[in-house]
Parts: sequence; C-alpha cells; structure tokens
Amino acid sequence: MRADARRNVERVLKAAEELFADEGLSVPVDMIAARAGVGVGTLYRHFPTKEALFTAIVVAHLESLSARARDLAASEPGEAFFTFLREMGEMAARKRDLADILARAGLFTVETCPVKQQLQEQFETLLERAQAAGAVRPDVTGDDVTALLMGACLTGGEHGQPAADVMVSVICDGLRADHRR
Amino acid sequence: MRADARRNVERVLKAAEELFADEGLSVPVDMIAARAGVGVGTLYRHFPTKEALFTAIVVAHLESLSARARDLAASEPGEAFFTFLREMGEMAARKRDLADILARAGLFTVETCPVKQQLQEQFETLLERAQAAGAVRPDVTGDDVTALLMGACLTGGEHGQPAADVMVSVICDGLRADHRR
DNA sequence: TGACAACCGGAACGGTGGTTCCGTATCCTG
DNA sequence: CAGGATACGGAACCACCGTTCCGGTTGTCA
Repeated sequence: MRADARRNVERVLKAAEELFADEGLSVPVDMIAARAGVGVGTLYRHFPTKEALFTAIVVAHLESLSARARDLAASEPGEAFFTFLREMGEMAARKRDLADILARAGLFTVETCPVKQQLQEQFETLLERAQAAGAVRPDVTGDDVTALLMGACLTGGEHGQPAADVMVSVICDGLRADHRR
Repeated sequence: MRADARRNVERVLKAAEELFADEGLSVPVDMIAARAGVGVGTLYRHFPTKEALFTAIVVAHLESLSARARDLAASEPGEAFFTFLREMGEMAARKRDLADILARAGLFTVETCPVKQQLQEQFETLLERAQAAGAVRPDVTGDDVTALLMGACLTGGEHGQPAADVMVSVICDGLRADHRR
C-alpha cells in the first residue's frame, strides 16, 4: 500500500469520527471528504460505502462499551446495571453516531456488525440480573430501556449534553423497583 | 368552490392524517396524493406546501391537548401534571406526526403555529406548579421532560404502542420528587 | 346542451445526497 | 531518472423529494 494512501485513510477516519460524533450519521459524505482534505473518489476507494465507513468508527465505541459491560458483570447486580446505564448515556450524549446506531435498529447495520448484537445481549443480561435482584422493576424490556435512553440522548442532544445528565438520572430513578410504592 | 374540489380536499386531509400518524412527517407527498386518489398537482392547489398540509392536521391534535391542559390547571398540581404527561405520551405514541412536531423544535413550524407555543407554555406551567407542590423533582426543565417523552415515543414507536406505556410510566416514576431518597 | 372557467393528473424541474468513472498526478521500483 | 502501477480529484450519474406547469377534463350556469 502506498504511503499517501495510508495517510489518506487516516485523515478520512479522523474527519469521519469527528463529524459523525458532532452531527450524527446523516452528515453528507462530501463534507467528510472535504474535512479530510480529499476528494470523494478517494474516500470511496478505501470504504466501499458510507455505511462501511461509519461501521468502522462505531464498532470501536461499541467494543469499548462491550468491554465495560463485561467488567461490570462481576459487580453487584443493581449497581452494575445503573453504572453501565449512566456511562452508556454519557457516551451516547457525547457521540451522536452511537446514539443513532443504537436507536434506529432497522435503518442501518443490524446484522452487519456482530458487536452490536453482542452488546445488546450483554445489556440484556445486566438488566435481567438487576431485575432478578429486585433492583429494577420487572416489567421493562431491554428494548424499552435502550429506547428511553437513546430518545433522551437524541432529542435532548440538540442543546448539548448537560441536559442529558438530568434525563438519564430521571430514567435511572424511574427504573428502580422500590420506587413503585 | 366546485363540488369535486371540496371532495378532493377531504380525501387529501383524510389520507394525510392517516399516513402522518402511521409513518411520521417524513412520508413523501406523492404517497399522500396516491392514497387520496389524486395527483400531486391537486394536492398542491389546495395546500401551498407540505408544511401547510401537516400543520392543518397537527394543529387539531395540539388544540385538543391544549384544551386538556386548561382543564387540568384546576386540579391538584401533582395529579394534574402526571395525568397530562400520561395522556400526552399516549397520544404521541399513537400519532407519530405529533411526536415529530413536539420533538424537533427547529425543523418545522416553530412560530408558524402559535398553538404549539401556547401548549408549551401550558405544559411548563403544569410542571412548575407540580414542582412547587413538591411532586416533581425541581431540577428538570420543560424541555427535559418533553425530550424524554418524545424520545420514548419516537424510538419506541417502531414496535407499537404497548411499549410506550411502560416507558411513560418509567418517566413518571423517575420524575417524582420523593423518589430521590 | 353548449361553452367557459375551474380543476385535474402527472410529467418535468431543481436540489440534495450517495456512488461511479476517468483523465491526471503521484509514488515507487529498476 | 524513467516508466508503470497506484491513487487522486471532482465532475457526472442516479435516485429521491418537494414543487411547478400545462394540456386535457369536468362541473356548472345560462
């Protein structure tokens, strides 16, 4: 592989990471190329499609979350679940692409990236453990919680992340089983 | 106004109401026209723009919510707020267009329809009253609550409304002040 | 019933965004 | 340093959507 080619891949990845995080997955390809200082043709030689590009980036985020979930699997069930939820919310509020991916299941890359599948399973395990321990109300599903969290991050993300903190904390409180009288 | 013209307006309104409710505001104009059994030209003769069309529809929903808010203004603060929240959530879960409008403030019709402004003020009043009465935690803003609720309706709306019930109830619980220890 | 104004359908336009293509520039090897 | 493979830029292409336009149709009134 030629040296300038490798350098351009780096540039594109950097530009894409920044833009996806700030603007979400809907940012135009041309803009990413412009930010990277290359033409769209160059971008497309290294990434066959736009989806491939943001998959490459989002997978890293998903893996870091997945690793964190694995770590927390050993802690006390309730504590583990809520800690993970808070961290996931914080991350999603900062990276719009993450929120986009986690929220709109069918739109892009469902089975394309197995990491997402894996993360969802880990998340569900954390939730079920917390429910079994009586820390979380038993009638919510994993999808419910993700939707709640991502909704807060996506719609609240307009004004910035400070608001997301409050919303995540409201969600956490609402999920605690002992709050239902 | 000719008879067939009036009849076509009716058809378009009916088709738009159904499609907006089911698919959200992003449904193409052509599809609405097709469902109404008319050409796009006909649609555009009666509604100058797509926005005008869904404004015509959504305003009805907003007004019904606004009326409900007015009614509840007399009830006990906490009760009033949570009742309204639940009803708003239920309605938004059933009508995607409503959720779209309430969620994305800047995208469409901000000052175009004063009803929305009015509703937001009423909502904020309900919230502040509930907070003053100690029924709702004091650190959430009206925007926070709307974002939370609309996020749940929009991202959860994929699978249907049953899930939305649970999510709204989680939000309600999380908002109660006495739940924070 | 005839004729005109109102109305209709849908093809065409303009803009946006993803993807492709090709003439040109650049890197690397001999 | 020369020649060819490799990579580059960005114009061109295609699909989608909101909107406009115009030749044909249809309701209505005399």
